[in-house]
Amino acid sequence: MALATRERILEAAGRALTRSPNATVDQIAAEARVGRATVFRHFESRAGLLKALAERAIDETDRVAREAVAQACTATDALRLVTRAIVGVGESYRFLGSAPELDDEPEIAGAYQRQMSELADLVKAVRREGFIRPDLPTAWVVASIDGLIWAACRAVGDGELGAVQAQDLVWDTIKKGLSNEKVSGFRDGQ
Amino acid sequence: MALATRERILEAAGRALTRSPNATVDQIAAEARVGRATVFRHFESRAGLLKALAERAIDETDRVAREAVAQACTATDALRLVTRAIVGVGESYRFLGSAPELDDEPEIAGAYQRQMSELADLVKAVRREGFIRPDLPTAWVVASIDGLIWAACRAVGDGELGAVQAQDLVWDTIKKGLSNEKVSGFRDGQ
DNA sequence: CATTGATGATACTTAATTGTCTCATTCAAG
DNA sequence: CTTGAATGAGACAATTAAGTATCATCAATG
Repeated sequence: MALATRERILEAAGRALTRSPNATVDQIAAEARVGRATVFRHFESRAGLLKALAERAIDETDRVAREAVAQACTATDALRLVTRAIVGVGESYRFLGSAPELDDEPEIAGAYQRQMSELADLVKAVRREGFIRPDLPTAWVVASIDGLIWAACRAVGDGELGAVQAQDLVWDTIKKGLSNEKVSGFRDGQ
Repeated sequence: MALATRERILEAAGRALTRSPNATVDQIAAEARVGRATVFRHFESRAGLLKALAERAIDETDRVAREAVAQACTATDALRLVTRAIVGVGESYRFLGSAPELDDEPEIAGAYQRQMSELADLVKAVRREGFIRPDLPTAWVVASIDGLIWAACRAVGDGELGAVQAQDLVWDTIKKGLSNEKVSGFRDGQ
């Protein structure tokens, strides 16, 4: 039962920390229906539990993103599939955005930097394919995609949207925006 | 000097809490170049300081949003001006997104609900003017606008974009998305 | 010059939380 | 039935941060 218990604690920690980022070990243990001592039997410390949870979320994101890239034949399609995939696993790393002390873990902060940098590289490749409007700074493209992904994850977590619908809406909004107006269609080359 | 000191503490608290949401009163006092006791002379408790800071940010947001709505003659223009205005004061309420314990303050949580609900009403009015694509759920329109505003505030705070540029980009992205592709232009009615 | 109000520094108490340890219990395998 | 591993419960120490109280200092003001 050791593995199952560890897993149960991790999932409970995800839920508890998403609700309140400063959740105590007591609260996490209660959420997992487990004694507080058992948490410390499976994790070195509260910080270690947080780190394991973050690594789990980062690994899962990496995995689905790799799979998405592998399936795509163009960078543009890769970006589409990656956004879909990340929104799909959004629940598992939603707590990351509100966990304050994770910035102090160099491995976690570094992995986040790496993921954002990989996203920036992908955006640059998409830009070379001509899909991205040339007048937009790459930093803004990356930031707004990140913002839309977060918005989708939050909406799904709050029950405002279904998961599949939210996955579709992110890419749809990236492509067409929210407005109904015709765009010129013509552009100056990049 | 009482007022100036209080203001200095509030601004320092905003900076310190944006950096690390669990900043202690010690750290806030140090950021404000003030003794820790002075913080407790101006605020009942740490929670009281947080609440005052949040109320300040909420009031400022309300003020600029009201001014924006007053200047606009259509709902669509109001939405454009409101997004600009909120990005403009984004620095003052950026800490809200990461402050965990503020959900426990009913007045703060209620004000946030109210603001989101007002944004939803504005979006519905914009929708009636035909500006919003009819196929998008209102919940997603609200969520994604919120996400884009947050992305802009973060990018400005991190020095990736200038404030004016970020203000422009939010509305631009709402209108046209990020992609270069022509959209059909035609649409089924409201 | 004397007074008053605000401040800085610091010691102190208190409460919450973490992390360790021990002991009894349970449950599954041999 | 026995054994051993995992667990639950709870006692305990150590740490950290909040909040209070006190005293000396400093600057403005009359």
